[in-house]
This record gives sequence, C-alpha cells and structure tokens, in this order.
Amino acid sequence: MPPRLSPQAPLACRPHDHTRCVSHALDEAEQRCVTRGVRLTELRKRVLELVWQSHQPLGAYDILEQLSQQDGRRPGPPTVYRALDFLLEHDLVHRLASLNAFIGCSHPEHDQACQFLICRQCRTAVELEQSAINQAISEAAQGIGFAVEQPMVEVVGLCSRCREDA
Amino acid sequence: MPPRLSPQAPLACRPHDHTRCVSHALDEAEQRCVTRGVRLTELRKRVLELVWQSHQPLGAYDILEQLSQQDGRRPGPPTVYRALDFLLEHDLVHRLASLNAFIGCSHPEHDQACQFLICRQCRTAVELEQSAINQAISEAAQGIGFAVEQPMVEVVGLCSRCREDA
DNA sequence: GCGGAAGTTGTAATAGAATAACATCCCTTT
DNA sequence: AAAGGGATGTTATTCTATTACAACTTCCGC
Repeated sequence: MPPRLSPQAPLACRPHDHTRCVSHALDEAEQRCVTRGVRLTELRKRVLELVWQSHQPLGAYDILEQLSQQDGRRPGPPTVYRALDFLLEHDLVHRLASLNAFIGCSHPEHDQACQFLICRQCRTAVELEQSAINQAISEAAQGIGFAVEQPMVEVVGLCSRCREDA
Repeated sequence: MPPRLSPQAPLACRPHDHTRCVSHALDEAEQRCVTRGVRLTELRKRVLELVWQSHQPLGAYDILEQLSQQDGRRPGPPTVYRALDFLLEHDLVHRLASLNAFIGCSHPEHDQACQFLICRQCRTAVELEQSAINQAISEAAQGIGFAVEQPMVEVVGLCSRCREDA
C-alpha cells in the first residue's frame, strides 16, 4: 500500500485548484520576461497556458490542435515549436525527451534540475528538485573527468494515486 | 584542467582495442540468449554489432543505411526496429531518448541502470552504474509515494578528452 | 511621422523517427 | 509432409521536428 502523502508533496500529486497553478505560472512568466527584457507575446503566453493546462506533458502537435480548435488561429508546426523554444530557453517549460512532450516548469526561479517522475498510467509528471540526485551525478561525472552541463532525469513508474487505484 | 583518469574509468573514456569490446559484447549476448531461450539471429547479431561499432550512439536509420551498404540487404525500418526492440528487451542495447539513438549495453548482467554521460562534442556515451544515483532517485520517489520502474539518467556535457582538446 | 533594424509570426515543403498492417519465409515439432 | 509459431520483408502511414523564405510588428533613432 502506498504511503500517505505528506503535505509537502508536490501539488501535481494531489487534487488541487489547478487554475491557481496556471495563473501563478503565467504571472511568474510575465515577470521573468520583464526581468530578462524579452517579450512574452500573446502566442507564447497562450502556448504556456496550454502546456500548463494539466500536469500531463503535452505534445507539440497537441498544442497545435488546441490552438486551432480553441483559438481561431491555425499556425504551422514551426510557429508552435518556436514558441516552445522560447519558453524552453527561458526555463518556463521543460521538454521530456522520453515522451516527446512538454510540461510547465514548476520552479523556473531555481536552477532547472530537469528531474521528473512520470506516471505511466495517468501520465502525470512531477518535477523534482533533488540536489542529492544532482550531487550523485556530479560526483560520478567528476570521477571520470566529465563536465556536466545538462543533467536530465526521467523516471517512469506509478504515481501514488494510480497505485491506490490498482 | 580535467583530472587525470583513473584506470577504473570506463573503457569508452580512453583509447582501447575496440574489437575486443565488440567481440566480448557479442559473446555475452549469445550466452544471454541461450540462457533465456531466445534466438540471436543473424540480423539481430548484425544490428548488435553495428551498435557496438563505436561508443557513439547510433540512430535506427544509420543502422539501416549501414546494413544496406555493408551487407547486401535492404531492409525497411520495421525490420531494424524489431531487431532493436528485441535487443532492448533483453538488455543488450539501450535507447538514449535525448538522441533518438541506440548504444550497446555495457553490463547487461547487472540491473540496467540506464545512466549515461553523453559528450556533446565527440558524441561518446559512457554508461554508469551508480547505485548512489538510483538511491537518491528512489528516496525522492518514496517521499511522494511514487513507485519507480524505469529510472533514466542522461547527462549532456563534455568528456575529459574533449575538455583537453578545447 | 518616417524608415530601418530586429524580432516575431505565417506558410510551404521536407526531413527524421517510429509504427501499423499485411505478406512471406523459415524453423521446429510432430 | 503438414502445421504452427516466430522472424523478416514490404508498403504505407503517422508522429515529431526543421529548413527556407515571406510577411508582419515593434521598437528606436532621426
């Protein structure tokens, strides 16, 4: 039986008012862009919002489709990828290589660790910030003279809720 | 300046007689398949050999091309992917999600940890087996009730040789 | 305001990675 | 020899991502 979740568990793990996640992420993104002197255009903001729609990573073509259906526009793939590239560059989203999908960055202010726990059933992805993981990686790398630049951790498994359901 | 490599550093990090890597990998694969009662066919063996050709991960379509050029065959993508699926299933190769590429598994006998240091310059990928990394991951996962199934670590950076050259 | 420069988006075509569906072949077992 | 299962071949297609170029917007100095 899965252990009871602590109140410190990431929001994505528990039921929560998700509209607040989204608005918080958008606010933070606005500020971040102001600070960096770059423009969070309508398109970029919309893509960020779509990515934040849930805690499940979203494919570029899913975003494309939602832009087509919900908004009036019908942009081509490059338009979406460019928006995503922008958001990636400014640490507002992450790309999950194992899923070819994108997800909102939960803590853009910190060093982006790019550590994710991905539930294979409900597809929810939770971002971690475990310095212990990074440290273990750094130490191993140092041992063979490898200079770490972008560590990436993606762990597939079953989240606590899906374990309960099983 | 990068630190001197210890003699325990993985082979892939240093110059070495690579034909021995390959033949050792093939031998081990043969045995593993016998043990498991599955068939290491000519095609599968050939794909494994191609993947082991170097310590740089190889794309499925690269394999395809080499099969076309070096051997007489001209198989379609499904043929190659099926061979790769087989090899993956039996832990004889790994797939690097961040590169869409495949690489020989250095220690199929152990639990496959799927930890890689990938040099962005020479593209060499070194497989690690750091239980410390897995442990850090497990602990973090346990904290939020997540059941780890397939941890995956891919670290992009600069290997020691490429640091020296720079 | 005007014009240019930089940045952003639109559009069409294409490249790259992976799979579906079905046919054929081969090996084993009886 | 026949049957069954596993392996491979073949064709077409899906999904992911990028190249190259055109059009438009925003910003800034004049």
